[in-house]
Amino acid sequence: MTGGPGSGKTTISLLKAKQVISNLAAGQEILFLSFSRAAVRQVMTRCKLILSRDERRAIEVQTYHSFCLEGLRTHGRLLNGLQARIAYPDLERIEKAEFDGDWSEELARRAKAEGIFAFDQFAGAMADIVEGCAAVRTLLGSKYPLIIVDEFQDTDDDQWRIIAGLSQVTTIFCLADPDQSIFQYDPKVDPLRLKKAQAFLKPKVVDLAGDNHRSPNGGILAFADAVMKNTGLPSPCSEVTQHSYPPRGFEPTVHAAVIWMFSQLAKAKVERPTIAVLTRSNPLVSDISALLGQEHTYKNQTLKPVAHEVVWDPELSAAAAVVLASVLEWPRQDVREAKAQTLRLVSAYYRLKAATDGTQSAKDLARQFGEAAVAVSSGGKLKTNKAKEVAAAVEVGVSLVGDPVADWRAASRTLGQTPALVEIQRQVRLVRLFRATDALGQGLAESWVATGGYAGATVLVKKVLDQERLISAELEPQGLLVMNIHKSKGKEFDGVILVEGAFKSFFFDDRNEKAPFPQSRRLLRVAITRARTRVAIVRPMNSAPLCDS
DNA sequence: TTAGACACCGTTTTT
DNA sequence: CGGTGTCTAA
Repeated sequence: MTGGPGSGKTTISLLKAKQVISNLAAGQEILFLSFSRAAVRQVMTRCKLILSRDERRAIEVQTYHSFCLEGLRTHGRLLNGLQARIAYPDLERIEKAEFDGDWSEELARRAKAEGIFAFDQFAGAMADIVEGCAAVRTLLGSKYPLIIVDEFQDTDDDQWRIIAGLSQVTTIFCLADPDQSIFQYDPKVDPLRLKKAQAFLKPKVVDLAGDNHRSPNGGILAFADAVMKNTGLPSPCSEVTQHSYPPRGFEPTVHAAVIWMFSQLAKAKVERPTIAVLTRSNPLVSDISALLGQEHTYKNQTLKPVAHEVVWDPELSAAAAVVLASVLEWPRQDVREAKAQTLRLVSAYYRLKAATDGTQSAKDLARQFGEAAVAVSSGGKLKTNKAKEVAAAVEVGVSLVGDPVADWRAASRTLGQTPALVEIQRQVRLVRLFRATDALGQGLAESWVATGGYAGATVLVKKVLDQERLISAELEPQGLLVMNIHKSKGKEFDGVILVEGAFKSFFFDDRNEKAPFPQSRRLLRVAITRARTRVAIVRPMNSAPLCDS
């Protein structure tokens, strides 16, 4: 089944599920496969509207990863006789970056010889099992008489092998929007997937293209389609507004757009509105998060900081949080021990950063801070200014009062006052998004009571953040969120603010794509159609219009 | 091996 | 505009 955003694909698939559920035998279930935990959460919310409590028990909504992981744990021995184990992403990232030679070969070797699978290998290994073992196929087919596959246009080669294999033994229900395929830079995602699958599965095709239930009077979808097709924009509508900012007016304009969006949604009588600020790049997400935390003046009005959450790379934030935790341990350590530990953790942060972005400067910093940590422990001299700054900060110390929240802020201020650690402070600010403050606060408070300080804070913070990441389902989005457009896929919000940067994160970029920029336009369409009620588009003053004609 | 001067560049990755 | 890589001088 194909259809645009808000055309009711999910709803219809769940109605189909409802029908099938009434005829299930004991032990049978319906499987709903999706890409992200956020999408899973969205589907479960939808289930509550359509299915009764008992019916919901008979539907299993899972990400591809969790489905494959479960399959590997149950049937992994078929591949190599070993109980499957997982390689966690933060460790794997570092190992990959520091491995000489072909990493994918090394991963294959480990999977085969040791039964260790990295996250990227789950689907491929599961596909091997499904393709190679008729008994497993039959088992899965009898357990799941219907499998619903969401966002089918972005299915990668391995995931497709699973679906194709299972199509021999069960009914597959695919949901797809060809105009929403925005992961095509991934070599494993085939732009022709939908066509090839239609040739292979020979499905009954239903197209909901014209329907739209998300934004009822259709202005938003019409605007988004015009941007995608580069046809003349429809006459201005109250739902979509465009704003431009002068050369130095980026920060106040974006800030004002957010405040304005809240007031527009209040006028439209939206209760407890959700708003997303969307950009094309992560660096701009970071900039916007920073500016929303500051006060600005816009047209003689004072704009107060706005509470918001950032959807972000949690591993790097966790590494930064551990550095902050080491500051909490300072008062209970002797100076040399404190310096060595903090320097070592700063080095670990840059090691992870280097593994993520591969920049030389991150590698250098990882090495320099690492050497500084060794130098401190062995009584040697510090070589770099940055290491000296950190050491000086430890000398100054930090005063803590026993209130985890206040002390967390105090430690953050200490990071902020040390130029070498400002980046880490910025990264830590994003830790809120784990919503682990409760677990963290509690653990820290216990530690204070038990030890009169925060002994073991680094271990505690690491443990809490690791666990949160693995066990927590994504929470209901609320209030204001800042994220890149790719991460917004499959989500919806009352208001969307789409922001183009002045020096980066352009909507259209000659370097990678020639006019009329079909991929960029598809991406913009995804961004615009995330909105139920209002869209604001914020662009630099001199930028070309969104559509040529 | 580090610090500074200068040129260049500026997207996206689910778990 | 601001961060990153490269080159050069110490």
